[in-house]
Amino acid sequence: MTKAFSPPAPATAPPATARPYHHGDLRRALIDAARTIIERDGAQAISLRGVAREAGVSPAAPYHHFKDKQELLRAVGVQGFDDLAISMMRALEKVPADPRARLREIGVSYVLFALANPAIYRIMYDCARDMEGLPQDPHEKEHNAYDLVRETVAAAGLADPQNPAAVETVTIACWCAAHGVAEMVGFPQFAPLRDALGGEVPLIRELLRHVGFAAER
Amino acid sequence: MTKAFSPPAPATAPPATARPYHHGDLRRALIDAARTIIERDGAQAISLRGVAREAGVSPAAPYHHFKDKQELLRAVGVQGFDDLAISMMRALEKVPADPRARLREIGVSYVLFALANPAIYRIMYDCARDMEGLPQDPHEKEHNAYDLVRETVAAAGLADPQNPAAVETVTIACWCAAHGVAEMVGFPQFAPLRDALGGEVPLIRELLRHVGFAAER
DNA sequence: GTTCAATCTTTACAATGCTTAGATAGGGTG
DNA sequence: CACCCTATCTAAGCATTGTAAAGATTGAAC
Repeated sequence: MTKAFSPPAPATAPPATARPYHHGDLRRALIDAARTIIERDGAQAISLRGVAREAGVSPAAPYHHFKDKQELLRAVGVQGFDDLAISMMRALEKVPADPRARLREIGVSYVLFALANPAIYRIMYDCARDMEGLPQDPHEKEHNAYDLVRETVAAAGLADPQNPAAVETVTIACWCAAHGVAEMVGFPQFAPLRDALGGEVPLIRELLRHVGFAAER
Repeated sequence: MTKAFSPPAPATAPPATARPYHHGDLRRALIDAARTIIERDGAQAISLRGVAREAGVSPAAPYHHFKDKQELLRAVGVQGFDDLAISMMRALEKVPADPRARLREIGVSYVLFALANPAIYRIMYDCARDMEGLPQDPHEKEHNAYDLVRETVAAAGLADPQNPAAVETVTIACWCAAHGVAEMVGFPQFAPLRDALGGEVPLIRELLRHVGFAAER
């Protein structure tokens, strides 16, 4: 039959890992296809067959790269946490050295990421819940979002750096607060308040402030 | 054919509303069956056919009470918000009059509800996101969780009661904070911290405190 | 008792997750 | 170069799902 699928189609990023045999890093292509579908049609609309279709391969092809639909989603989630960390680091580049200001900016960029990719953000947490730890792959990645927050918390003096448990507590609290704002700030019910405050970012800052996120300004 | 399904089986609560024709409030029975399955097998394991099976009716029967699978889940979510409000009110009964203490207790009971019914809590928000407002049915229910929080916030003096926008902001901030803690406190990663603090409730109190939830103690 | 509308069942269809068996094609070994 | 081996992909199929008719049942109103 006519093998009518387009050639490798270098996806979004050039495959850093060694590229496999026939298709050319189908694994990456499947993850990208999944993200495309999720962002376009919502998280519920995802199906393994649909992903395969989007990638131009047969319905059973994904099973050579992922044990499960679950495992595909997990890969999408890991990728999401990666992008989140990158997004946070990028936001920090434009911010002064004051640790509290940096922490505040981390919070804003965190929420903005969730607002820009709501379906993927949801999947990130759907799979984080089933995992043993926050996703720190063996892929010893430089950019670990959780570590970034913890270090900033310590630097901001929100907890005694000598007391690891205290740092941990404040870090977790910050994460919880940001998560709560991130998931809810997109609710249509908050539109009036958002307009009253003058836009998305002011609303986020105001909520984070109330929520104890590096409150002192 | 042998009609081998058990008779009405009064569900959990005796049907307060007028009971319909054949089965005896199948609508309620379906919602209860859905909750049973969700709590037993997880939120992903739910299927309309499975719910029908659990309720002892044919696979197509639910379509006479719900347009959609989505609409069944929405009903489960509304029921969940109802139970949440009741749970919060019940928790308030044992608490002194100090508004700040009451607000703190609201937060704890909120998080405990989410911890006790994680799958249903998830569904509550999955459907709340698609709704126009927080679920205040025409069923003018006395117990509205959102109003309860807002009134307590105003009473606690966390915002100028004369300034509705300020009260709204603080209420929303509290809700976001509690939501963040509620969704994350069950993460297995937090087990060490929970043990260090001496249990679930102390961990919740500590996190809520850091997260600006009626902070002054 | 007849009629009516709400309720439930039967049957059916397309789509999905996943399994099994077979085709294809790189890459190493002789 | 021929050979085989293994990873990758396809084809075909099964059980289950969501949902849509169309037909049966039954309580109630006249």
